[in-house]
Amino acid sequence: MAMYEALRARFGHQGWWPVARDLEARGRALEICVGAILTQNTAWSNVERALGNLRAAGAMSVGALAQMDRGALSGLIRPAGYFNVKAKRLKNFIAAVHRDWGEDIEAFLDRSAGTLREDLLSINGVGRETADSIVLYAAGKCTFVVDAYTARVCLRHRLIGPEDDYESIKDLFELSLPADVELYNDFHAQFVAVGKRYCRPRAKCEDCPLEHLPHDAQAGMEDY
DNA sequence: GACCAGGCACATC
DNA sequence: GATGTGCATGGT
Repeated sequence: MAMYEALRARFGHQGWWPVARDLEARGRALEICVGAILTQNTAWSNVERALGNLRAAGAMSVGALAQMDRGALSGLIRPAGYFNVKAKRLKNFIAAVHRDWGEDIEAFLDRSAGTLREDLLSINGVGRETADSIVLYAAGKCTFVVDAYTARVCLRHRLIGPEDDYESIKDLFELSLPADVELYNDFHAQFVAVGKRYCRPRAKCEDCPLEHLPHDAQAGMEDY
């Protein structure tokens, strides 16, 4: 918690995707799922262009996406990069939802975090980070999202070692934090904020808000 | 022009 | 099981 508070004090509340129980998010659950897939290894500004194209084309619904052919879809999401693979991944995701839940994305999401996560991970193109992002940000269920920033910041500050994998980093946080959706939501956003500003690949951290933690500017210079 | 961005699946050893 | 590779646009 001390780590979170240090980050929060520096960056303030980040206001990422609202948790699903908030009213505003109800109509945006699908958009959050689509965004989670489109943002794979991609800057968010590019994802926003693609989301804008989908909205403008009236394609931001399970039915429309299920019906659209893959070529048309990849054209719309072109700005997000990897558009051919992401079109396949989106179609896989939509097909999995549509097959069992029809248009009802809320029903698809409204299951236990564990069940939903397993279901998501069985979809080709949805890996652990994407699944966790959907569980946390679209479904509003408690699961800690680990991304490249999280791993890099933790490695630099010796909270993990180079041998730690996704699940062990996730466990580190889930075992030491209260299970709170809003906390997990903002903590992940804080990692992105500090990672972008102070912890870039092959660059030394300076004036880092985590100075109270051990810090090795060289750690992870190659791997993260 | 090089590097980076909120990964993932698949081939190969 | 570990390691390497393809996928691609747009900002700095």
